[in-house]
Amino acid sequence: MRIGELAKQARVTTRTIRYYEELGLLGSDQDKPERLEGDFRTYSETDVLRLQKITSLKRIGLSLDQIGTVLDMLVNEQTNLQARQTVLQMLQTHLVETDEKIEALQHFRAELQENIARVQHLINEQIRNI
Amino acid sequence: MRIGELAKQARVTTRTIRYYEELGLLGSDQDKPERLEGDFRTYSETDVLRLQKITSLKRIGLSLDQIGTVLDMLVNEQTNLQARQTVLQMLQTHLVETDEKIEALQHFRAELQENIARVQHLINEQIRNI
DNA sequence: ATAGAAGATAACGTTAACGTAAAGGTAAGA
DNA sequence: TCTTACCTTTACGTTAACGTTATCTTCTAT
Repeated sequence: MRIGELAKQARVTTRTIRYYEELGLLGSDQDKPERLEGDFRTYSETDVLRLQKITSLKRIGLSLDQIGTVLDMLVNEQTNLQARQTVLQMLQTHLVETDEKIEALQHFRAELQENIARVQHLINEQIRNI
Repeated sequence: MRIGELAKQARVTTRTIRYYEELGLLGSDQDKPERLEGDFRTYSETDVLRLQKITSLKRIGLSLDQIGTVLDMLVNEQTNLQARQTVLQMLQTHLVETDEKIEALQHFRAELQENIARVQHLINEQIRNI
């Protein structure tokens, strides 16, 4: 499969894929040729999976830099505990921050809804008085 | 109070404050002079509160642009229902996205922890066999 | 043989939210 | 009066994550 099809499947642009490659997140990791046909990039199913992993990690809110760290760990089965725990630490920090955000948002939403209800009430009163 | 003190209280830099002013989020909204002393910006307690509102909305993850919209609505008591509901809509969308993020993160964290537990288990076995 | 679709590289452009440096004005204390 | 701390405006710099040309190949279909 070539870059266009991969892009379609992952709902990203080809530019994005080339950019990820440039960052070392995707394809041509070390020395793989994977340019079988006439200079065209070639991708396999594992590449599709890897790209999906990247986009889902992005959706969570991780930077491409952090994603690189996480992916390295997932691929290197023999990564030491130290490294794994560092990554876990990073994710837990991110989770805590997300938790905090959600709490603040819920608080704020409640405030706003009160606000709206109040205005709506006022309007109703006004109509009744006509 | 001058810009330096406001910055300290809000834990931001003076540059940030001037930038917010430039965007119309803070101070010199319309025609207020508020340059009483020798060309120095002057701030009151309400400015402190407004800046705190801005930073807390930022922490939630809103862009400065969105924050502007929200603040306009909070200040203009007479804003119409239409506008308020638009803002509420925006915040609800943001909340849903945040909810999704948190769910994905929790899923991923669980995966990672299993991963770590497995490796740790393997290591323990290995030690036992010596 | 040629037109068109898809790819390749190279490089400049873009947005957000400030950082940073330059060059100078002001106020308060020793 | 001089230093020092704080302030002013102006303007160029920075990071992330791509977007957008531009120019050149390659492959497929007619």
